[in-house]
Amino acid sequence: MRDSEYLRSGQISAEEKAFLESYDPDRYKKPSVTADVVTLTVNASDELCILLIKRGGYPYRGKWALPGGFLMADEESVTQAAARELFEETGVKDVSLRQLYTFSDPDRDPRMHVVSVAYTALIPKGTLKVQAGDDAWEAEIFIIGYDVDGLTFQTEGTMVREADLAFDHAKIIKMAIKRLRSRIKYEPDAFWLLKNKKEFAISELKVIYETILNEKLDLANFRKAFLRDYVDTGRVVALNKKGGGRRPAMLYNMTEELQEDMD
Amino acid sequence: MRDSEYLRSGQISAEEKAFLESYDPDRYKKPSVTADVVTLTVNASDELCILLIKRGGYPYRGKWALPGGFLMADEESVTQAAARELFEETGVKDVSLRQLYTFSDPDRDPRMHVVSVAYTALIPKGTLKVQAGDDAWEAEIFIIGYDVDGLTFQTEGTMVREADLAFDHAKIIKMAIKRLRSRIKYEPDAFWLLKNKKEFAISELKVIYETILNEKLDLANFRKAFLRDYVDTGRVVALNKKGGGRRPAMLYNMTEELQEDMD
DNA sequence: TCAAAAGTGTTTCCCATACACCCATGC
DNA sequence: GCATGGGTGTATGGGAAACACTTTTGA
Repeated sequence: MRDSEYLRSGQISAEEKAFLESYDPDRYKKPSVTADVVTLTVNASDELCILLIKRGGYPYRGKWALPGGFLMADEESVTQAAARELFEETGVKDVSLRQLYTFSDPDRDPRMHVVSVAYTALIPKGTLKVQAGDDAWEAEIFIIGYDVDGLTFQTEGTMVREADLAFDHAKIIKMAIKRLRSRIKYEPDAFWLLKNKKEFAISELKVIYETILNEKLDLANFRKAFLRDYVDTGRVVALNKKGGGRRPAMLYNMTEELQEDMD
Repeated sequence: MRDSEYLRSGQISAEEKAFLESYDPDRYKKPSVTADVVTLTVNASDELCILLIKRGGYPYRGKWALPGGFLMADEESVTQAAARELFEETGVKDVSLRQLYTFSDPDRDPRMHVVSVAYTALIPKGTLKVQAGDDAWEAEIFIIGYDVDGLTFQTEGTMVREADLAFDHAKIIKMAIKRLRSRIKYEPDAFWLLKNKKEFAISELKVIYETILNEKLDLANFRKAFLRDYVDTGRVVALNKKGGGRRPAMLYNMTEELQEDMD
């Protein structure tokens, strides 16, 4: 019998207890459930990047796809499954993992009916390292670009187009980018991309925004919005400290409060 | 063997075909997948209402819950399952059905691990009728209210509090209302609530907004926003026609374009 | 002393809000 | 004619965008 708060509550009758003990979880045919992760980051050259996996087995063998895998029933939530898969394939922990959408077209996987819960992960700039690939998969970080046919994914020597991706993963990636772009206008998602830094300058944050939005921003106005939305609200604090460079910039720190708002 | 575009494409090798034919969909233990629907509408007295089902069987027998049910594997997407369940329990078709969030805590159902994809349905004002209940369930339309403990649900003679609902359904309902409130500020969701009307006056739409937002709006400013966002953009057209009442109001019509934007 | 990046100040314009006021109709 | 809701006009304030200008440093 399963262990749960409901069962331990002691509010249930003998009749209900008997029902739950004799319940057959397999009375209906079930679809499979997977977690797929759109893993986004920014590289040292300030380009938006994504982690893709080259599939070692069928179906779509040899095609690039989103990292992900099957949910282990009774043991984890889909969010935990996404975190587990991401850790196994990148070694990254303590990462932003936000649910994007659930895809459930019966034909999206040729093996069987697979319901896929997609997540967006935001990895701090420069921290994403790829694990050595084994037989089952090979991972690579791709720079996201655009051409007439839609998205492109580039890494040294290799160019992949969105039409080449496995399953409906191109659709998922496009939705993730679109959602992230609209979210950073009013949510602190972008801070995840420099969460590894003890302190940061306004211009570093601005570059993150420019990379995500794919457009140049006015520094003066960006600063005003930053001060108003984060410093004046106490979610970021100014340090009495400056960095290097031409004219050293004031450095800032995220507070506990901001970390909570980011989850 | 499954039928899908991928298989029919003719791009697959004999080896891959053999793999797919011998693939065992049950090699991993699977969770169940359900679609739950937060069915919202506005009644004749302009109150925000929700459809709830009284559970006839265990678990949570006798408790009120969201309508919903198990996904039929290999046959339908979760969205189709949500539409099917809603139709079976209310007879309503042609309804707004928007995916809300996927809940997957392993303990949220005492029977087994159930992954639930929640949807929000918006039913045109005054069209929601409840089907006669059988042994398995009994449906009722509740007026949504608020008190110190959170949401309340009222119908003739009955008052249900959010803490009394089955499963984690109170959490789902709160998320649905929150999301709807933020969405109607920039999306045409509210038009679903008078989609049954051939023509409508601005004040009718305003009442829908006030009901959803639970606050009074300024008619003059509401009109300006309506004209700018919908009439000037050609998504709603003014008819040369007026309704009844004190001073008959100009009537408007939704266009095909708006219907598309609403999906 | 000059270039580059940090940081400040100002001007302009748009648009949301508030609210005063006029209009059409039923009773 | 007067109450009721429909509809128009206008004044105001806040904030976003554009951009000119100053400051601080390294070379």
